[in-house]
Amino acid sequence: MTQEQFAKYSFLLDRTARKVKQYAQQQFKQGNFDVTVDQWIVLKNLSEGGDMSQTELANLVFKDHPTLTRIIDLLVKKGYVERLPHPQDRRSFQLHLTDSGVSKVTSLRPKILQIREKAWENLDEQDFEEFKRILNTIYQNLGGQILE
Amino acid sequence: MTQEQFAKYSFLLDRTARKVKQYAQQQFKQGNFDVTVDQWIVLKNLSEGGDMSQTELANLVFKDHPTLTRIIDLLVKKGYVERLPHPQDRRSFQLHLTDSGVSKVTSLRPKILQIREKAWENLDEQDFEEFKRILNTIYQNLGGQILE
DNA sequence: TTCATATATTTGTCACACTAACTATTTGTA
DNA sequence: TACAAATAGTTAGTGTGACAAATATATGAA
Repeated sequence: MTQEQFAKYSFLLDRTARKVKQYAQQQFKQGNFDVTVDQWIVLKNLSEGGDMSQTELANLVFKDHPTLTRIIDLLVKKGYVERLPHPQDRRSFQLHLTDSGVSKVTSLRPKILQIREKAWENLDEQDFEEFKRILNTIYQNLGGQILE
Repeated sequence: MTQEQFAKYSFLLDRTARKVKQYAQQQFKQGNFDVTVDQWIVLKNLSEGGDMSQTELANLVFKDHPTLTRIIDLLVKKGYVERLPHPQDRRSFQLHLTDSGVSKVTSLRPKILQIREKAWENLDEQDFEEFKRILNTIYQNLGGQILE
């Protein structure tokens, strides 16, 4: 394995990740989902995890704080999320899905699961396991903490 | 394999790709390379492919035209690249590495190859093959054309 | 030749990633 | 208690990614 190969794999990884995101975003747009892929990830995690602070959410979705701040801003503007004051800590917010946010998640979830499926055609269970293991190894090699 | 799993893999892929880029960018910064990761990719391809138009380069690096225009703008500003008029086609440019660009590529190449290596520790030849195959399968599933 | 169409590049807009610096508040320790 | 250090979140700046529309030039068919 030459060093040149490593650069190629890095390139392939980047190219594929961009493609997956771009494909999903196109489908989102075509379906008039009114949210971006990243906004969806935030909504979904809020829906599953219940009210939480921005820091907790940032750790869940692996986005940095400035990025999350802006995504939340957009979701607040769209009326899907609200920032409630934290009862004990005045520096912090409790992020809360509005009724509109809840129904948005409910209506989009099945459509988005279907979109996500497309990328994984022609691959089998064992491929997924390998893929997960390799991705997590890379992540750890670069100092990341993997989950579970 | 549930639909939920597909969403998780999409997430892992995105997270890992971001990590790889972020890690490289940090090292670039620490070494005062004076270019970003994407600027490097452009310089490297120009160095290996010789003078070419922006369209040709865009296809090589899988970036869209507006993105490439802006990256080139920055590289021109830094003095590593120049836009020479195309002899036959006045719509087009020949992108050309300046002397400064050539020596930049020469000096950075070994350092960057070393940085790229880090992500791939604890993986073997077979892992790389699997990884490449899976990434290319995903890319094709979403309508992309793979090379070779 | 002329005009519709295609191509090369740029510009504008919105969203996201990362860094650094900043405000406000809380916590730990002397 | 007082004050330094840590934490929650925001703002600003730069770079990149996707998409649409605009400009300039080239090409092909009538």
